[in-house]
Amino acid sequence: MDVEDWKSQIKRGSLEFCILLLIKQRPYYGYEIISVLEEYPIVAAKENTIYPLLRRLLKGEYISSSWQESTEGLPPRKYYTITEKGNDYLNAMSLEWDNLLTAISEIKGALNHG
Amino acid sequence: MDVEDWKSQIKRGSLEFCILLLIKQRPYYGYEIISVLEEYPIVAAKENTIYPLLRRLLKGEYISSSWQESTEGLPPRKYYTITEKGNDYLNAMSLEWDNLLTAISEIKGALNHG
DNA sequence: TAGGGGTACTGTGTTGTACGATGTATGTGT
DNA sequence: ACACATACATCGTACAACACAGTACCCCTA
Repeated sequence: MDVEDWKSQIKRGSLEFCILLLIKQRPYYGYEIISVLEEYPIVAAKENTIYPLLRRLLKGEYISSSWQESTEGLPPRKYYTITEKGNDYLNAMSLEWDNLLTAISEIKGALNHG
Repeated sequence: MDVEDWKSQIKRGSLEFCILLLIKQRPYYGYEIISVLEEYPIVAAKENTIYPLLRRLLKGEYISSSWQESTEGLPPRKYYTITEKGNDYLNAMSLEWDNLLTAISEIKGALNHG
């Protein structure tokens, strides 16, 4: 039970949130998502985490996917797009996220306010 | 897989963070912690979640405990105090928490910056 | 005497996610 | 031949939150 363990606990939920935040902006393919998240160690995750997560989101119809050929002999890519249901879900998550930030900041200040 | 599920995922790690943030300020007893967290639905949790969590923190020596008599015939209370190790742990968590907030805010703005 | 609230704790089992390990395929570079 | 990057995938495990259900004790009130 050290900080590394805690970091992997924190990713629970945060990862899903980050991925939907990304895909909301434009279609991303799996490997690309992994690369983007790699820039932020706190939410970095490998294939064995991201692909199952994407499959879960697909299954829940929060995102949809479509294959697209790559130029220059690269393997084809599976692009993910957010659905309307996914957008609703993301909005609900954003609200709860704000609640969490509020809770933490009030808890931090508990001494001063009673 | 709805927002309720996501909320319980988000609690992983956040709960531990909140409890250490609380206890850092002054000693709290278990029932008191549960009551305080109840005010924030996003981090609210019942006995069967909080007590095992406190036991984990005790076992890892992030907190220590001591019994104290209550006035007016109330049952004695077990007060939890943060240890030095717990403080170090909490500081490390705070850093990672900031990293998470930064990551999310940058991911939200990915369209505008590249 | 029955019920409710404060206070601490235990046990069993389910669920869901991160993650370690591993596999499959293609193309490029050495 | 071998490593490395791109790209997607599966299997199994560990662990925290949590549902549900208890034990035990003391006080106060209806």
